[in-house]
Amino acid sequence: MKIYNTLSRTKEEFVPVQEGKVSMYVCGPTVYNLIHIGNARPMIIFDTVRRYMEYKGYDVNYVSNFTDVDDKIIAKAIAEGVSASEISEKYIAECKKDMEGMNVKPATTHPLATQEIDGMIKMIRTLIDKGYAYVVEDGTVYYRTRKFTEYGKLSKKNIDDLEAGKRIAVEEQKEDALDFVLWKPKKEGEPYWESPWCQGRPGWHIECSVMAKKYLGDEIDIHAGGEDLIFPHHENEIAQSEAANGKPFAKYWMHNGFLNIDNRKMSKSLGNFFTVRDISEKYDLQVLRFFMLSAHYRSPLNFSADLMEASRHGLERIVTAAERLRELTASAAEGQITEQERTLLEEAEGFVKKFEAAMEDDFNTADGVAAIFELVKFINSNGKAEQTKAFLAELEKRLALMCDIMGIITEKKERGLDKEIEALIAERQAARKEKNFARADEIRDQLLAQGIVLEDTREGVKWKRV
RNA sequence: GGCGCAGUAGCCAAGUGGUAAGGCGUGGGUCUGCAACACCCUGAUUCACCGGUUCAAAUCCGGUCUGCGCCUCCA
Repeated sequence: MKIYNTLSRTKEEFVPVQEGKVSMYVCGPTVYNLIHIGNARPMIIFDTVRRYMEYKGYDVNYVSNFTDVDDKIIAKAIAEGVSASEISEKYIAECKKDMEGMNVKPATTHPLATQEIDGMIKMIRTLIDKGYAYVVEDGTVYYRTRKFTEYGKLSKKNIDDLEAGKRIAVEEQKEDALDFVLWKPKKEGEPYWESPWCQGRPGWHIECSVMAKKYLGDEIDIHAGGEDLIFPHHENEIAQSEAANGKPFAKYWMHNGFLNIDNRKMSKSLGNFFTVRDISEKYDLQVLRFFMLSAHYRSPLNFSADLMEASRHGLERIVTAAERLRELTASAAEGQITEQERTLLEEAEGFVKKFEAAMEDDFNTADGVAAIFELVKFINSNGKAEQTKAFLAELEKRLALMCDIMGIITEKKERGLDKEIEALIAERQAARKEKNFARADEIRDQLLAQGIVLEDTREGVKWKRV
């Protein structure tokens, strides 16, 4: 399995720190609002990475935090006249709902920054003791960036170029413009914690270093997030963790590309964003997931209504094939797989191999989806009612395997219809038999108005909700 | 200014040296009472442009153009 490592800017063979285990840390959202579809991309991508790792037999420890203390949360709390924790708790719950809709598995642990303050104080103290951090008069603790000689190794930034840039705010009390905050004093009305330096709260970067250490250890396999986090967030995490722990922090750094809207960056500050909740009003969130997997995770991905429509149709094709195959299997005859079926299965296995090869190559989900479509076409052409249950079940198994890794659910949520509708469908069948097509079409239209689509297939009448 | 990414059919998108996957859409056909589903056929003599290396280039090298991102909170 090859993973593109931002640290080396090349694809590297994946070798875990501990055989058979994978420790993975994915930077999670700051919870001051509903998550937007840009937040959804890393969630979906790295959930898929996790699923593939698990499929390969790795024991995956997947940690993804919620940043629940931050300027924006505090600002929102003040604006709404509630506590910061009320804001963060509310949006954590909403985020989890969205994740469920996108079929993103809950992390092994979802730590909260506010629950890890002790660990942060401890790590900051270690950094001070080792000379990597210093305290100034008002109690702010800064990281002494120039002391960490490898600073810039992830983002490939030259420390002097950074210094020369005019974009770093000059703060008189810093020793150097590049130094960043580890701990800062509270302002009036803000939540705060006691610390050896002042009543205050942690800087943003220290959280992740501490949570990764606590739940995954000093040296982790994969650290992931959006590409915008490379600098400064992940660069600073490396500086903190490696200075404090005296060990390399993450072996592999994975970064997803941005999601754009109409070819423009989507961001909270620009305000041109859709929340996942907005999308869920129009689409099953499975469609959003499928859309995200249609391109390579490191490429920028443009979002538009047309592309969502195309994704909806493509996904439907897969679900329809899976549904039909399930029905065929259920009603098929028992018996030994025939010679001819065995040959077909070998061919089907080829698509699984293609799928695996795609995933092995830095999680090429676009190629993986292509393999699914090829199997779908194969199933639609070769899965027939007269075949054995065993054969059909084998096909089903292969399709399910790929869909599960992609996190695509092919089972309909709603089973069964109420009696009235069933009666109408029966009446329509009777009408068709009598060639009373006017009545048959009338019933079909009536049901369509209720959101139920009828299809007369070779295997009988099928229905689905739109 | 520094660092980096991208340009492949109407749209989306794989493909990093051996002669262009897959999906959506379009048009035609089969099936069907019709519709839908499904299946078959339909698509780039060509991969932004110019030059170079090579027996061979979408893939490597140099240059040009265009779009975008990071360097500041951001997934």
